[in-house]
Formats: sequence, C-alpha cells, structure tokens
Amino acid sequence: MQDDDIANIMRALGHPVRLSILRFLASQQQRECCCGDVTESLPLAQSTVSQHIKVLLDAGLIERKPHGTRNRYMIRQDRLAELGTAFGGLIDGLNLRAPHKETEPA
Amino acid sequence: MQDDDIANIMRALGHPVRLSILRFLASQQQRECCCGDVTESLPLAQSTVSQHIKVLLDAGLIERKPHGTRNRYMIRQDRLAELGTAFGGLIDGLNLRAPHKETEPA
DNA sequence: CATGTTCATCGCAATTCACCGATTAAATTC
DNA sequence: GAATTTAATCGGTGAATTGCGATGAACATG
Repeated sequence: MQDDDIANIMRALGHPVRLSILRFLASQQQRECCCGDVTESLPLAQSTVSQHIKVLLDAGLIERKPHGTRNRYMIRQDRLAELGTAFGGLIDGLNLRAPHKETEPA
Repeated sequence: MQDDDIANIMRALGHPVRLSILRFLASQQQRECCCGDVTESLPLAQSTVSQHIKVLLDAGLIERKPHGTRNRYMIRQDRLAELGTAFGGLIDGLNLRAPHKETEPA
C-alpha cells in the first residue's frame, strides 16, 4: 500500500460521521444493517448518509450486499487488517528513521 | 482521544503531500530542517508548503522551534505514539464488537 | 399492472481545501 | 538603520466536500 492509498483511506476516516457509521456497523455486524438503519442512528438526511457510505465504499472499508429492496452493509475486516499493518508501518517509518529499516527488539 | 480528535488527525494525514512532509522530517530529523528544506523537496510553492505545515502543526503532529530567522520543525514522537494507540483502539473497536455497551450517559 | 419500500443518484447552495503570487513580520547582517 | 533572509499570512481562484430535498431505479407485493 502506497502513500496515495493510505492518504485516501485516511481522508475517508477523517470525518466524525464516517467514524460513527463504521462504529455503528461494527456494533450491528451480525444483524441486518441497511442504509435506513444507519440513517436512523444519525441526525442526517438519508441522502447524506448514502454519500458517506459511498465514500467508505470507495475507500474499500465496507462492502455492499444487495438483499431484496435493501442493501446490507458490512465492514471489510480484511481491509481493516491491511490498513492496520500499513498504518503501523507508517508510524514506524516516522519514528526516527535509521539508514535502513529493521525490526527492533523489544 | 475522541472521535473528533481522531477524525482531525486522520484528515491531516489524508493528503499525500503531508505524508511526504512527515516522511521528509523523519529522514532529516537530527539535522536542521526548516520550511525551505521541505519546500525544496517538493514541487510546490513555499506558501503552499507552509499551509500544509500549519495543518500538521494544528493536528499536533509536528512542533515548531524558532531558530534565528528560520523555524526548525520536528515530528512529535509523543503524539505519534498516542496516535498509534488510539488508532489501534479504533481498529480493534471495529473488529466485530460484541453487542454490549457499558458507558452510556443517561 | 399499480403501489409501496429502499436507497443511490442528481441538482443545488454553502463551506472548506489546495494552490498560487504578493505582502508582511521577525531576525540577522552590513 | 538599511538590506537580506526566512517563512507566516493575505487575497484570490478553482475544485472538492458536506449538507439537503427531489427524482428515479430496482425490487416486492397487492
């Protein structure tokens, strides 16, 4: 994952409403969870929530699964893990970088 | 650290140029490192770089140390560590959370 | 086929962002 | 104290973001 991708995801995470949406999805993950549910949990219009969902979709942080008239959304755990790794690497790389990167002993 | 702060920092990290600036600062950390140096390393105007630096400053990711006519910048390692923790907590919280909420204001 | 539900998408307004050149402020140097 | 250096800030422009209500597509049901 390179800087552009990381920046992209960071921007997607860079809005309180989108963090709320992710948190909500996490808390409801095993049940049905459609756009309407998310909208009910927020003081925003349905269209606005749909937009935010699209941003999260584009960043690859969630996935859509059509189910009848509604769409079920869920967090992409694989991408979260990937992001965790990339972010760790970023922080690590910013941490007083030496001439070459090496895993330091604890 | 709450969602607004996290979102704020994420937004600060959500731009490739700002990631580049952080990486540059990390690579030069022990030497003098002023706005001009950063500007030279990027295809952007000085004013633009200064703006990005301000965003990073406001997010608390770097600090400024006046030194003669120039300002020396450096990464705030303490904040990076803090951020790492907060981010880990975020990812963790999104990772299939069990349906119990403990802290709830009435 | 008509109706209702769900939700993505389409305008549209207001705000913010990213970038630039020009200016200003502060410190140094002559 | 004038000139130089460094860099923050101002003003402006165009693009993107955030919010909304309204429209329309896809599906289910009467």
